[in-house]
Amino acid sequence: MNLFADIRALVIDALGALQAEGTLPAGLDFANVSVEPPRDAAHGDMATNAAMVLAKPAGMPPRAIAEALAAKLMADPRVAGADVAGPGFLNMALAPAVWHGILRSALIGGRAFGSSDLGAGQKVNVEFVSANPTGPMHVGHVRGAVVGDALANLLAFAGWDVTREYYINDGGAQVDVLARSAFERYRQAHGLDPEIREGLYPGEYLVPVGEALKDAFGASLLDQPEEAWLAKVREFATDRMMQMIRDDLAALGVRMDVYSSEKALYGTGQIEAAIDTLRGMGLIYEGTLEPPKGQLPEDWEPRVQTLFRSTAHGDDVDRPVQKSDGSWTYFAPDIAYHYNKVKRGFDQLIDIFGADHGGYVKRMKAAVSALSNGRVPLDIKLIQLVKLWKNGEPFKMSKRAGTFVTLRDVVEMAGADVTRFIMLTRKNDVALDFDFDKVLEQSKDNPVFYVQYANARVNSILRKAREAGLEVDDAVLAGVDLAGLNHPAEIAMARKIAEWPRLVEIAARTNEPHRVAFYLYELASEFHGLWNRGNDEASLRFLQDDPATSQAKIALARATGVVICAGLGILGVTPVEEMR
RNA sequence: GCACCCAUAGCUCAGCUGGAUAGAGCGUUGCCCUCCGAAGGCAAAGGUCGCACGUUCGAAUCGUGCUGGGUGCGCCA
Repeated sequence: MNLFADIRALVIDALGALQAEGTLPAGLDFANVSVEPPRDAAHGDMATNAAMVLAKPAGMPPRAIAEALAAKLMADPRVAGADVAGPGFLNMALAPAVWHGILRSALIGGRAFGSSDLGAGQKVNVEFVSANPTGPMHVGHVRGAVVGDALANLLAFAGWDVTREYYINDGGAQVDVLARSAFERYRQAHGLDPEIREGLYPGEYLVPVGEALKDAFGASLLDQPEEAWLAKVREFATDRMMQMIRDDLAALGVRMDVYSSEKALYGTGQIEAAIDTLRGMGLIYEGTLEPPKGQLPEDWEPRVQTLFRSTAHGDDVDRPVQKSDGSWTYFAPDIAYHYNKVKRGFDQLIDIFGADHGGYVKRMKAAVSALSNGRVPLDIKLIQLVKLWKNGEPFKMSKRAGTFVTLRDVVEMAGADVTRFIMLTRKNDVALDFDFDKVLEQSKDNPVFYVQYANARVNSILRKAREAGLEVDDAVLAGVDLAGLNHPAEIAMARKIAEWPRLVEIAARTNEPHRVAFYLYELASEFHGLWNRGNDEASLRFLQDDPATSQAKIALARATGVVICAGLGILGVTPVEEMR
């Protein structure tokens, strides 16, 4: 249940009644009427802009509309007060029973509280990570993995049918480089000196792959020419890399539903079919691209290529799908892959890319737009860089890879839960500092700790209550009399809890999981504030002498804990019950 | 040259399909606490929301044009 939606429905009903009795003219459009929490709590619990939005079409002064509306709304038992303010806002105060109802919903709903049918079961595909299978995952991949996974959780919570997907770039030249690099390690496993030439992957993670190649193939490949072993070694090494990547993802708590292979698109006619489909739409032609203005590539010369008329779907220039030698560009299999996703029946596609792929967004959207006849929206989230810090300076070293810090390094140093939370403390398109010292600090400065601590305090209350012999199971708490919960600080806590279902819908609509992390921080902040007031005002403590009063206050605390657990669940972070 | 992203308090950042006096944390200043309802609390100061026009009853939010920073720009993915 979403309280804001309920109250909005109430407002719309009241407006309809005003129309029926002739106070308002017929035929008004209520689409822009909104009900929101006021920025300033002094303005009440809910505010609607109805009077201002309707003033012009109704030909009436906003305050007149607002006053008529206020009178109607007051008839509902949920509305305890309705005042016209400012240019025509209608501020409503809600009856305490409304907030008590929210708390019961949270206690009954548990971690499902705030879930929604906004997505209406529509199928959405979230493609993320899609790291090249040439080595272990590094820091650059971590943020994309976390954002993608949390977004998938969020959308599932909001009623979408979600598929998490990884696109394996195993069709290009880089997997040949991997094969050659692994072959050198294979020679090394036989006691020969590896020649890690310029351009090969030097990482030591390939040493065990060389050993495994030796176990699998013995000495049979040693004196063979490259043509004889390349395909075998490539497949072997790629499989090993993908296993490593799956393990890395698992360490971060990420599990994919589908792994799609670029290589598997070749030789199946899928690329040809996708391009032919575009050709049938008149969107493929032979032509020559203009050179980019300004800095001209040194070896530029005009070439005739097979081009996709992406400009017909919003791109700036048309894009090549075939090289001059007739082979496909990297864009062609990507088109085929996205066509594949469209044909699998997804209603919506989401790609999570690194920010350095920003230039790729328009052409990809153009391709999906063309291939789905505009039916399937593609949203592309660009993930900005993560800068690692330790001891006040940039952190660069890696035990395994030599050149880059791996996902494993980060998870081992900070833990998966901390890593995931911190990665969501920034909007996806701004850079993020990840300071190993700060993220592990146990203080208010650390948002992970702060949120976890709030939930730990809730659990501490529950423990103590049980020790005192109180019934505090959720089902029991949901049934207790909450009428005593009427202190402004307690109502404020409930108000924050009531925002959760609305926040979920906003975050899901915008595909922005970071909003959940920020909300949890605010929720925790509200709870710690209430807790601290208990130090001065004994009546605000959660544990009281009177069992019934205690139970009511514990219901409030537990409802907060329920939302924290639900939110952390979306972020993929394990709630802790006790700080140590 | 073009496209995309970013620009909000001294610092790091939020800001709801356009809403009221623009928020949080850190830092600064003042007061309080030394309590396991531990891993601090309360309060204050601090802003031309990069700039300029425009749309609107109303703009940090939308549009146009600029400034500054980042990313990218045909046979690499």
